[in-house]
Amino acid sequence: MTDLDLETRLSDDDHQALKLWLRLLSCTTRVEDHIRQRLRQEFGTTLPRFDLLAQLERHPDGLTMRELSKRLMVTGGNVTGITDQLEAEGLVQRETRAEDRRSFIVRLTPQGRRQFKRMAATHEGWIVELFAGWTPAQKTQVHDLLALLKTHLKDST
Amino acid sequence: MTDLDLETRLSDDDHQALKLWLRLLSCTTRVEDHIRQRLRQEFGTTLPRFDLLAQLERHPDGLTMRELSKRLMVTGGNVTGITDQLEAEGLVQRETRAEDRRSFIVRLTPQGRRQFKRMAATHEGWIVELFAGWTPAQKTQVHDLLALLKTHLKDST
DNA sequence: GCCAAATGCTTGACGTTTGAACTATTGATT
DNA sequence: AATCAATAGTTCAAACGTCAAGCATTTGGC
Repeated sequence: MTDLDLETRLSDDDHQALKLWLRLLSCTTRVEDHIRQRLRQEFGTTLPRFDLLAQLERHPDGLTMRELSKRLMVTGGNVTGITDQLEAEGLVQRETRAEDRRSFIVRLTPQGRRQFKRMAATHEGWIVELFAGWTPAQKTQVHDLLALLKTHLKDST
Repeated sequence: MTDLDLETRLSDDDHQALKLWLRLLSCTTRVEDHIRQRLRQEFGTTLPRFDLLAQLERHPDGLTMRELSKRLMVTGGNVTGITDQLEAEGLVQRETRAEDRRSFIVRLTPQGRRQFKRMAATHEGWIVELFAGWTPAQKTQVHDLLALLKTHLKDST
């Protein structure tokens, strides 16, 4: 037997959707592991931290914890923890707001921005390389098909 | 703003591979969350437990811990923990083997098999529904493209 | 046969993520 | 104005996951 992961769960029945899902899951998991490992080796950081910084880079005016939580698709408690770490490392800072004293704005510090930019280019290189076997047309096609799945999910939730 | 997750990290540049990866990741994460939540609500169980049972269902003669670990793509220590739980719940049992006394075979109990079958049908229904917007040809196509990605990953590791 | 290396599993320390309970603040209704 | 519901964030226990160390057993030279 050559292929030993989750995907082999099924016999070769006609469960097409289920097979597709299992392959989607196993591929994504593998790519994630790959990236997680390289982030750790080359930059001594983790994927959740990288993702949080990436969100802030995208939003120079900062984001509230709630917005971060939605964008990162993780729980609020989790965002609290990651932000605590990044703040302790001086990459990020919380700023209180007069208009709503329950929340604050999380923003990149100059150091955080510098450090993220250094990592982002390398990171993109890894990804480009992983999908090197696909033609641009294939990439676009899967990208669009996944959009369909995404809206379908949004509706049913 | 309508779309608030990881995928919005980028501006609309030509970073095609990165955009594809972020969409892949956000879709997979959402589907996983969706399933995790429903497993908990409707069956009071978790995804890792479900996955382990699924492997055993696929292999009526049982699997060793090592085989489970490879198939589930998690460490041995983790499999020990999940198996302990499932064994305590009576869904699974460890059987010693004469030919190699270091290892044992983990097998579904009749109760475990009953309970898994009850969940599996419902679970497949969720998946089929999620991909309902895709034609069979599209499913096959993406399935095959992902195979390419998978081999590419295997080589580079 | 014997000993070193490899294998199968468990354990324990540690970090992450979730889900639920909690505090504080804001908003809406009356 | 008073109150009740909704919202923002934190905290905490439990589940998951990794990793490295350890024990028992098997395997493969010699």
